[in-house]
Amino acid sequence: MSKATRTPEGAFPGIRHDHGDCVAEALSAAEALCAQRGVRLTELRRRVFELVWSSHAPVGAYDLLSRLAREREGAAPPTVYRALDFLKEHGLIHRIESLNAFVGCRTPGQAHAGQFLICSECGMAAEIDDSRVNAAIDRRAKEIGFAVHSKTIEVEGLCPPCRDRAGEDGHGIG
Amino acid sequence: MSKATRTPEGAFPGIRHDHGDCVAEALSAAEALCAQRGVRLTELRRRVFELVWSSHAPVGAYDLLSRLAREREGAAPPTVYRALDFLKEHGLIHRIESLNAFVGCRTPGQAHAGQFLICSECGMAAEIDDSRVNAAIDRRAKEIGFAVHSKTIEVEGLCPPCRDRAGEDGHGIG
DNA sequence: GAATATTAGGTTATAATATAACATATCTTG
DNA sequence: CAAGATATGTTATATTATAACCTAATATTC
Repeated sequence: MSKATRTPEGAFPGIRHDHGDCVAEALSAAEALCAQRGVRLTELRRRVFELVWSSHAPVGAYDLLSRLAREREGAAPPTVYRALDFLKEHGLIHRIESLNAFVGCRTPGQAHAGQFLICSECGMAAEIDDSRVNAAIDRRAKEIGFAVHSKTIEVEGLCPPCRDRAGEDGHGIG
Repeated sequence: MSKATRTPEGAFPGIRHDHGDCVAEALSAAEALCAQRGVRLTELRRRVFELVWSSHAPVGAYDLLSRLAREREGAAPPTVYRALDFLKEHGLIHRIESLNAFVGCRTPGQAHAGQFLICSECGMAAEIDDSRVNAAIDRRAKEIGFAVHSKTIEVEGLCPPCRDRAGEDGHGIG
């Protein structure tokens, strides 16, 4: 199994996965990307990136701000939003439109749309990048004559563990 | 070609289409649906629905509010949001997450996700409902074991006329 | 048809998200 | 180091959305 493409089973990292590895991997990828592009992953941007990566659940800008404010006196909304803008611009994070929240990108540097499965129970988001989905949209757009710039694909539902848990509940006394 | 599924060419109604027909059709479909479900399409809800349908471009809640306020003294945010909630709940309108705006639904009453092509130039949105796109997402979700509840699919780009216009610009002096 | 419950809407306040505008600091480059 | 470019600090405000509580209209039951 290649390292580049994770298995579908890995879409939602288990509750016991070593998240430190996720963060470390993301950070080093981000550093490499910024170095390559000649842009600066400043301390602030790096810190905001780490905070976004603090879990696989998308996190709101003001959540980030309140955490940032603990360590950085005078942090204000623009502090966070500017860092987020930078990270987004360079494909290091994605914005989840349906949640007004941000999540780390699993495949930074690649041109990609960002397709997400988002669990409404536990909040976890899994980034998928399904070529069939992309192809189906592109095909349809082409039929219509629409020139695609970017795609927002956010699927809400239950991740495997939460789905199973919900199923158990349904089996009870009722 | 059946009447139920419009042609791809009709996805973006031309600038010269009879929009009164769109609104009239939408209204009568909404009335039928509400009657069938035994819910009330009150004067306020009906009016908000008409305002949402005032064009094929998604419209923000506060835009709706300012228009509503012209004819309804004391209209406030909840006035609009409650009507929008009702309309959304019954599948009469869709929320465009990437724009924080609302647009009339082309196929009310049917269970459907709502897939949109949105022109960043003119603002028009075309609702598509591509079964391949749906199938591709469902397939992928199934592989992962994710239980899909709802999908947000919003594709940003240029509608045919705006794409052509942009192309012309590109041919100039440069 | 009066009593009651339910649903819809009015009204005020405030929460949550995001950006504008301008000042200061830091980094880069000649 | 000087000059320009980039990044951040700071204050204010815009935009989007909801909470909470009250009144009015409609539906239901007796």
